[in-house]
Amino acid sequence: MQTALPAPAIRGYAEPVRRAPEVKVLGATRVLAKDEELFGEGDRAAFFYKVVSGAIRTSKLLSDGRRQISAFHLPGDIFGIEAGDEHRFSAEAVDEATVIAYRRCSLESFASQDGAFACQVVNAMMRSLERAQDHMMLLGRKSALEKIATFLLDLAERLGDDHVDLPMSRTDIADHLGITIETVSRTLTQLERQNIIELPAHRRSIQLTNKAALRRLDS
Amino acid sequence: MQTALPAPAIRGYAEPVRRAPEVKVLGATRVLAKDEELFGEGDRAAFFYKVVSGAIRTSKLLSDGRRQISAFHLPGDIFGIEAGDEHRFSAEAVDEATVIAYRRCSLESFASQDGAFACQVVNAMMRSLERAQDHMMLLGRKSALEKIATFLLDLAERLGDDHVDLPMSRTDIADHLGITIETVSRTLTQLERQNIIELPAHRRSIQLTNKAALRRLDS
DNA sequence: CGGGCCGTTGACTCTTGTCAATCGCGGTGG
DNA sequence: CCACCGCGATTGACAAGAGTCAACGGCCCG
Repeated sequence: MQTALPAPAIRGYAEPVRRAPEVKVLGATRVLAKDEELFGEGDRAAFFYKVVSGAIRTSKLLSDGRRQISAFHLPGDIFGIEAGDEHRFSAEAVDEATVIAYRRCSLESFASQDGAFACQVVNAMMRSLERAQDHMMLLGRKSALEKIATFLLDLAERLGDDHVDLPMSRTDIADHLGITIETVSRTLTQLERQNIIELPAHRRSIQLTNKAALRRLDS
Repeated sequence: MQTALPAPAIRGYAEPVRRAPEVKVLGATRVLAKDEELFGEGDRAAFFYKVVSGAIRTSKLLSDGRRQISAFHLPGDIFGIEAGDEHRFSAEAVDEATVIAYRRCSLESFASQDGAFACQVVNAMMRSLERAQDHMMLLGRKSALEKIATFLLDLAERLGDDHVDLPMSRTDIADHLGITIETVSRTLTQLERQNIIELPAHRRSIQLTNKAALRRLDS
């Protein structure tokens, strides 16, 4: 699906090294169907992952079912690294997706051998942390309108296109932004009425008609 | 606003740590007065830090002044590591505090030499990430009551005492939990009326009388 | 004694959540 | 081919949790 994208250069990840004889084959690719679970909260964290195509959501549940999606991981993103030996959140495919799985122990053993790879992983962690910190600001201090604006701009930037093809449902968006699907829907409609975005008939894509206005809302 | 403490408002860097001969001299200790800034959003990230005593808050501001405190760092915690060369949030002393500053370049250069230290730093980052993820759940999906319950239990655990001596103001708590000071105040009063906590006259400490009840509220 | 700061409380507002009805598309089977 | 069904999204009416604004209280400190 995302095949044609010139591998978001911003992220600067190398393609999985195939030739490079000095580096052993570290990862195995895995294809996931829509909503298929990659790992669950509490599973042994034997692997961590890199997204090749599609999107993965990582989330946590409260006992009564409330859900918080901590992040959507797009091609190039690394996720699922843990300090302990259990995954502390679950990961599912938002839509059909492909990932590369890396044995976790490789990380420790290769850390010294393959400095570049270790560095890449550490960088991925730092990027996750930065995203998490920005997202806390969003969750704790922004209004529904600001949340949606931030979300759309972020997605557009990461996908490198003003015509955002949403891989996720309204429910996913709501659970990521800490609001309800009704509020997501109402806010999008409101933005459409103000001619800031366009919502085509099949609701899974959004055209950002007026990015400047969105940025003004974004705080 | 620096409260007019008679103590020297600005204290420079002290001598490098002398004790702990097994650890190379990596850092310089620094003492901070209440509300003194350790670094600001956008400052060059030349150092990262470890808390020795007291508490440090790291926060971000929105253009209109809304603030989100991403974390309170207590003795032993490491914070301020960045992927880029700028700090992405600011750090201030909640109360009088002591930290050790580590040159950031030490990290890269010592990573190979001093595996143990590098490991400690990576672990600190992972712990930060875990905390951030838990906190996103709190910010996005918990009610004010649940937020306060979670906060009190977490603090009690980290400080290792059911009699929590709050180092921070109501404003700090509010900005950490994504609510207002009025809501913090009302919620604490409510918990007191239900005999779940006790609020002594000087409002900077809280006795957790009924932890079980708190845990039930915590979700 | 007076002022400032922090926290508490009350009255009211408003954003967002809840509940419920409806729409519209896509798939399926008659 | 078309009617039906189911699911996700939208919309409306209403409720409620939290925010806002304002007054007040207590404490520390000059």
